[in-house]
Amino acid sequence: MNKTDSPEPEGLMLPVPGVDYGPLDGLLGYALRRAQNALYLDFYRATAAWDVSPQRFAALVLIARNPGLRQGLLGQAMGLHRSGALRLTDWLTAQGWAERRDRPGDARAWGLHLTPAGKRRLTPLEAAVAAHDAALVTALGEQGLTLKAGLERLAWVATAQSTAPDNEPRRQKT
Amino acid sequence: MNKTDSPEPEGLMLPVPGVDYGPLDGLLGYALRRAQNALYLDFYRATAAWDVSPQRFAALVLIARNPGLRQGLLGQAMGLHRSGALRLTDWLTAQGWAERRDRPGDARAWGLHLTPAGKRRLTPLEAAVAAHDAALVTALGEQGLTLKAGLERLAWVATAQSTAPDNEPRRQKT
DNA sequence: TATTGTTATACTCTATAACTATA
DNA sequence: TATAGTTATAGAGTATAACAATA
Repeated sequence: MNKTDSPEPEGLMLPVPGVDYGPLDGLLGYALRRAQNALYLDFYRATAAWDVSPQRFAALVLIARNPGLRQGLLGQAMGLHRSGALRLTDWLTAQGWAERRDRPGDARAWGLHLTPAGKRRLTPLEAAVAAHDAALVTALGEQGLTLKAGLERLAWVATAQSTAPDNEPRRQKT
Repeated sequence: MNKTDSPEPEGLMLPVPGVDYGPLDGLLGYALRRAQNALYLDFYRATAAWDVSPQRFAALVLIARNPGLRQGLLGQAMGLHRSGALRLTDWLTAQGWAERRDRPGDARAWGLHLTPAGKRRLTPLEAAVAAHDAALVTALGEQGLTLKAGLERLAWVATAQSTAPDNEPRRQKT
């Protein structure tokens, strides 16, 4: 049951004329899903030349800004299981974006680094993503300024509800 | 050696201390992804008794409000391919939520309907989802009022960008 | 004993393509 | 020809469980 992401490649979620959406139209969660769906498709359009999903883009940025990052820590930052971080890293290395290097001090762990080619390719990709994002914020005008703050707060609030003591069987803290 | 229990809550996209997120923290799209991740997990917590994903919940509402809905139209409303709508419908019927009935006027298509049991179960499920959503909006206070409007606008704007001809930026009414 | 990463496996979601029946 | 639904298959994405090497 642990599906934390919305399904990634999707078609457009347009409101269909003549269909009654009932309570869905009133739900914050449904509005969020619609927005994410549209943004996802737009991200793909804006970065088609690189063939990198939003998740993989995030991984590349994290490795670039944290050279030597452990595989497991990368997964933790992205909400992935260890095995998921492995698959993700496998893909990044197979595509020549990143590489595993030995990590001084702990022979169990890898240190992740971008390859020279990965660094070169990431620069224009980051610029394309930033431009794509900025275009949306610009189109939103004043709303754009408050929307991001609202989303960050929403993430915090939803997490707080999920992890409140009464809501879920408590897990041990490590 | 191996632990049968995982002590860490997995799936949460929490900011990891000591990790530099670089430009990700500044992106509207990344804030959206974090919020959606948190909301998804919270939805599961709030509706655990029904074992229905957000997508399946949306399908149930659409069928309830549009009795006799065609399978393909359901998929269109949800951004799914026909084959995806088929799998979704298969699940709903297998679980006893919905059923396919012959559709008068077109022998090719099914009309989808909730079963009596499905109707009975949907009522409290809708209430639980509404309560879950309302709790979030309440916790957000004033921001909650504007956030939903901002998300709806964002979905519109991103869709417009995606479907704009060529790379020409789409003019947008503010 | 706990961790880091790996291997193997399975399940979900989604897509494409070819097919049948009907329009 | 076009549409509605189905079947078969493939590919991400993520999960669990068992394992080896290391701490």
